Amino acid sequence: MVSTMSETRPPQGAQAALRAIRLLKLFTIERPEMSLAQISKVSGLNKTTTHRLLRALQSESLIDRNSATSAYSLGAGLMALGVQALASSDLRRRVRPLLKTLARESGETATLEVPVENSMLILDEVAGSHVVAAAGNVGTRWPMHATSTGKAWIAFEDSGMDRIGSELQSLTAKTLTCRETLEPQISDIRRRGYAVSVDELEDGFTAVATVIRGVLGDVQGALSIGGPTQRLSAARRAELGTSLCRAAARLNPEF
Amino acid sequence: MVSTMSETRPPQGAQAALRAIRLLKLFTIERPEMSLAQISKVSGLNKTTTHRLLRALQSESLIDRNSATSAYSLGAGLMALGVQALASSDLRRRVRPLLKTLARESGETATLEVPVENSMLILDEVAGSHVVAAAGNVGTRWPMHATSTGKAWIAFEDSGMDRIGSELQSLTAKTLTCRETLEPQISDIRRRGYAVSVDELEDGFTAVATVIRGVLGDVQGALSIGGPTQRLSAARRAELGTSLCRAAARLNPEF
DNA sequence: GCCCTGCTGCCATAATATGAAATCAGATTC
DNA sequence: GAATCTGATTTCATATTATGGCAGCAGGGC
Repeated sequence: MVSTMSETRPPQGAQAALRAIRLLKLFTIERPEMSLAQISKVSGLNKTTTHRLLRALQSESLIDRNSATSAYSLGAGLMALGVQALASSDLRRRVRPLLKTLARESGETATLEVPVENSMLILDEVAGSHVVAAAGNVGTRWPMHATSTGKAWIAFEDSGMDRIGSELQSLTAKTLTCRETLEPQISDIRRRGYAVSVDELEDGFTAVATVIRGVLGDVQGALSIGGPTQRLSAARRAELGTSLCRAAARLNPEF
Repeated sequence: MVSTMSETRPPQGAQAALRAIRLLKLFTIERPEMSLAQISKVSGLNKTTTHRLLRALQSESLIDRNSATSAYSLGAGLMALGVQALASSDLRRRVRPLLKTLARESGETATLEVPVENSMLILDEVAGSHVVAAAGNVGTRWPMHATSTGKAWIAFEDSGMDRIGSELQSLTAKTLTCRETLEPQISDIRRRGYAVSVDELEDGFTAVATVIRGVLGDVQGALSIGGPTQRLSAARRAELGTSLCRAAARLNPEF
């Protein structure tokens, strides 16, 4: 199994750039605005340095400032870049028709996800036909160990296990919280070809997922079908799992 | 009139960070993938430097690489940041109900836009009830001089005129292509309170816009209502213009 | 009035980023 | 199959660039 993807060793000689990016990543939903002192403290950087970097980011409009409080927040430039990134994703374009088919045939919501750090990011989504169906989650991220797509990724990508830390955050009563419980599932997933997550991410939500590969056999992302746990019985999950695997195989007509 | 907003002088001592950001901005819809040599050439940076910065960006997953061609493209991390930025926008949250009202009452599409460099970025959008109505353009940008929101911004923000370059790109036959044609319109807009763009951005598309202000009187963004030129006669445009102004005023109950 | 907190500017220091050149890998041609 | 080319990656000496201590400043609270 080839593994051309990611494998990003920590680089050298670009400290300033890295620090700037890390500053951006400090902002969360819970903490959308921060003062200079706060950012400096959280990031561990000297206040002067922080200020200089923020200034640079602001000049490129990746950072915005509240005109009243002078607090820092993420800027409009980031939204532009984000949309640009979405629009230029080759993977997204290629997989979109497949998502539509999956959503139509199953009636449930289908997603395309890719790994970002230790979480899975929803790159694209097609809502199912059922009334109770999520939508509008493109761009959001969920912990790898609690999602079906994440587990599929871990199972099929060599470096998978390294991605997740040793501390697994618990999101529901069913969430797998230690690597030891996860390990045996991994072999199951490899054998079956698809992963399952029942009430592990959110109570009442179940999903099935498999990975998709590039022409070199490298893992490029994951496909999922998800919906209310009530509708997705064990039998139904198996059914969806095989149709996911067939769909994924269809992406590479070669073999 | 206060002008606390933006005013971003070019900073110093953060060259590397700036360069990294500029690299990200090189990617466009027309050119979503580039080789190292290409990026180096376009950016004017030394190949080694470019490579180092790209590596750093990749390690933070803001840059992705095609596993087959090894070409660079924008990464998933950017999507996450973009969505984060959208979600944490205070302005967006505050204005959203207003957009809904505007869209419902007019039947046309209403948008909230903010300036990014010399263009206007769609921060939020509520589609109109008519069949022919655009949607899903959040995050896209249009040249300032060709949009109603852009012209409103230029008219009401002190530094407005400085934003646009001297070369105004022509998008349709009606686009204003030189500053001299724009200037007289500015005074009109200031007097009336709203700006209009008829077939200037795209043939058959007309929009009306005004600015919204923070508690300090600083310009924070622009509201627009837009639709097919056929539906938006001169009389209708005036009507929409005044309702936009009333809506904008309602945001600041103080005065 | 005063003090206190948090942002911004300055500047000597040294750590960091830089780019020329060399190496390496992979295609393409002969 | 060897030779050549193109383009990516690594190395390394250099000086440019980022760093953070300190001081100055503005605004808000006491």
